[in-house]
Amino acid sequence: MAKIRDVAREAGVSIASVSRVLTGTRQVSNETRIAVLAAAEKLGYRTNYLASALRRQATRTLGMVIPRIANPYFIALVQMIEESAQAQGYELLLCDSTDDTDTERRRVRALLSRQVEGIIIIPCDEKGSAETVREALREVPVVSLDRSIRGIAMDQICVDNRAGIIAIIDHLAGKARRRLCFVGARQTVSTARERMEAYREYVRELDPPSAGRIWLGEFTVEWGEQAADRILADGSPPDAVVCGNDLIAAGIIRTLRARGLDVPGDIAVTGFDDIELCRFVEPAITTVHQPLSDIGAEGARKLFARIEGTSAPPARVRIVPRLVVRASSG
Amino acid sequence: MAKIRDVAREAGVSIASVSRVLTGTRQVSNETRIAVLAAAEKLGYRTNYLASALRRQATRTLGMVIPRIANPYFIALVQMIEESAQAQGYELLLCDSTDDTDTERRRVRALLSRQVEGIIIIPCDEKGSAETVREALREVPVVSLDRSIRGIAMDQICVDNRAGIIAIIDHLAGKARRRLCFVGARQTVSTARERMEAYREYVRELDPPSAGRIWLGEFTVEWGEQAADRILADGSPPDAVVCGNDLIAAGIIRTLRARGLDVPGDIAVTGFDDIELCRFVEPAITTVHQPLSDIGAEGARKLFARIEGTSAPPARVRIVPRLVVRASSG
DNA sequence: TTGAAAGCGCTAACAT
DNA sequence: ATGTTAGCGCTTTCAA
Repeated sequence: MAKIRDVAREAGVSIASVSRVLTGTRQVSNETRIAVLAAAEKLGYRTNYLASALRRQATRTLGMVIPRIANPYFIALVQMIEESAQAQGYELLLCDSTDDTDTERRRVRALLSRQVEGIIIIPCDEKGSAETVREALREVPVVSLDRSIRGIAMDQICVDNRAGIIAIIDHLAGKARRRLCFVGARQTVSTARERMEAYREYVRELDPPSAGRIWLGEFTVEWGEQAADRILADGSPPDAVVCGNDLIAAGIIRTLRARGLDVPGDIAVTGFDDIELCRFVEPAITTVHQPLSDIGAEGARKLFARIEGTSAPPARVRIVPRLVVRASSG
Repeated sequence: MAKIRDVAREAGVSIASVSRVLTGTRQVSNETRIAVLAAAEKLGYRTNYLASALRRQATRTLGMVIPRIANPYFIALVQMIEESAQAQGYELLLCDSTDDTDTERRRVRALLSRQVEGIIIIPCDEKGSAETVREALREVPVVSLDRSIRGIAMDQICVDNRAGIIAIIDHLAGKARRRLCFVGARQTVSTARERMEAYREYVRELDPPSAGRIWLGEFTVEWGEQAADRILADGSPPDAVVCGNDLIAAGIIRTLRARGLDVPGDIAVTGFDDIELCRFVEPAITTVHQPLSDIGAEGARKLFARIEGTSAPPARVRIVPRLVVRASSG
C-alpha cells in the first residue's frame, strides 16, 4: 500500500507538501498541487487514518451504543444521529450491547480506546448501565437517548412517557372505556417504569380498581400473547388494554382474536412507539408516536455542544409525543 | 487521559514493561505485573487503539457495508457476521450505503483508510458497485453477501434465487393455479434480476402467457400496493401473484383485500425472504425462507480464510432456500 | 527479566 | 512556498 513517502517521491516533492495538498491546511503552489494529486492518484494513495488521527490527536468520530441493532425503533434513532454526524464531518461507530450490561461496558470501552470524541448511548439497564456511563463520562461527553438514568449529571433526551400514557387514557375514557388494565415490561429501563407509573397514577382518577390491573413482562410480541391469556383468565375481562409498547399490543391483539374476541368491539388495545407494524396489524393499532427526529436531532445538538466545550448545566430534555388514533381503540 | 508513560512512572518500571504486561506478549516477573496492573487500574489507563494498531500494523477490524441499515433482513446478516467476527477476536465497523453507489464508495474508502483487514459487502447496485469493490479488492479481501456482482473474481455468497422461485411456482401449480404473474423490482441488483429471470423462464413451461405478465418496480410495500391495482386493471386477473420479495407481497395483499378480493380464495400471493412481517399480515404469507445463518457463516468463513492467506480460487456459493407454506397461497 | 531506543505513517512547528 | 524534523502513543527489537 502506498504511503505518503511514496507519493512524495513520485511527485518529486517533500512529504510535508503532500500532506499539505491532501489536507488542504496550507497554501501550496499550483504546480505542486497538480504533481501531488497526480502521484497520489497514480499510486492509489489513501491516507492512513490511524497515523493521521494519532498525530492530529483528533478522530472526528462519535460512538453510539444501542441495546439491539435488530430493533427498528433504535435504528431510526441511529439514522438521525448518523445524519447529524455526517453534517458535522464526523463518522459514527455503531455498537450493539445486545441488552447486556457487560457487553455494553465492553463496547463503551472499545469506543473509548478508539478515541471517539463523544458517545451517544441508549442504556440497556437503568441501574446496570450507570457505572459504565460514568466511566465514559470521565473521558468524553456522553448523551443518553430514549432511556434515562437517574443520579447522573448528563444530557438525557427522552420522550415524555407520562404525557403519552395520559393521552392514551384520556382517549380511552372519551370512548367510554372504564375497566382498563396495563401490560408492560419489567422495570429495568426508564421507559418501562415511567409508562407503568404514569398508568398507575393517572388511571386511579378514572377508575381506582384499574390501577391494580397491571401485568409486567417484556417488550415483545411473545409476552403480549401470553399476557392476553392471563387477562382472559382473570375473572371479568377489561374493556381496554393499555400496552407498554406496540409489540406487546400486537401480541395481545393476535391472541385475543385467536380466542374469538373482537378488537376493539369487546376490548380496545393501545400501543406505544408507533412502529411500522402498527399499520399492518388488524385492526391497526392506536398508539403514541415517538418524536424520533426530535429526539435524535436534540441528542446530536447537545453532544456537539459539549464537544465544542459548552459549560451549560447538563439537562434532561423530555419531548412530548403525539397520540395516533387508529382502529384498535374503537 | 493517562498514557503508558504515566503508568510506567506510577509503577516504577519502564514503558516496555507496562506494554508487556498489558499485551501479555512476554514473560514478566510477578512483581512487575502486579505493580503495573495496580498503576493502570489506579490511573484508569486505557490503551490508545490508534497508537497500538499503528505500531503493530494490525487493526483486527472488519468492515461491513450494507445498503440500508433500516432493513431487518440485512441486519440479520450483520448479526451473523458480528458473531463470527467476535469469535475470531475481530471488531466490526458497520456502514450504511443508503442504497447509493457514491455513498457506498465513500464508505468503503473510509473503511480502507481505517485499515480494516477485510470487507463484507452487500452491494447496492449490480453494475455501479463493481468499481468500488474492485478498488477495495486491491487492498484487502472482500466477500459479497446476498447479492452478486458479475465479472469480478471474488468470493460471493448468495441464496439460490432460481431454486426459490421454482419451488414457489411448483407449489402454486400443485394448488391448481394456472394464470400466474410476477411483481418484482427493477434489475439493479442480482436478486431482482435472478428472481425475475427464473420466473420468466420456468413459468413458460407451465403456462406461456404467464411469462409475459411481469411488473417491475421496487422492493417495497408501496410498490406492491400500486402493482395490485395495475394487475386488477389489466383485463382478466391472474389466480396467483408471485412476488419478488415479502414487502411487495404484503402491499399487494393489502390492496387486493381493500378492493374486496379474497386472498387466497380469488388470488394467491407469495413472497420471498421470509421476514417477520409475513406472519403478521393476514393471510400469513407463503414465502421462501432465506438461510441467513448459512449465508452469514459461510461469508465470514470465506473472509477469514482469505485474511489468513488462502489461495483457493474465488468461489460463488449459492445456498438453497426452503419453501415456507402459509395461508396466502391457498 | 528488564530498559533504551527505533519506528509505525502521518501532521505541524520551525526554519529557510 | 517548501523542506527538515520532532513527535503523536504505542510495540518490539536489541542489548544488557
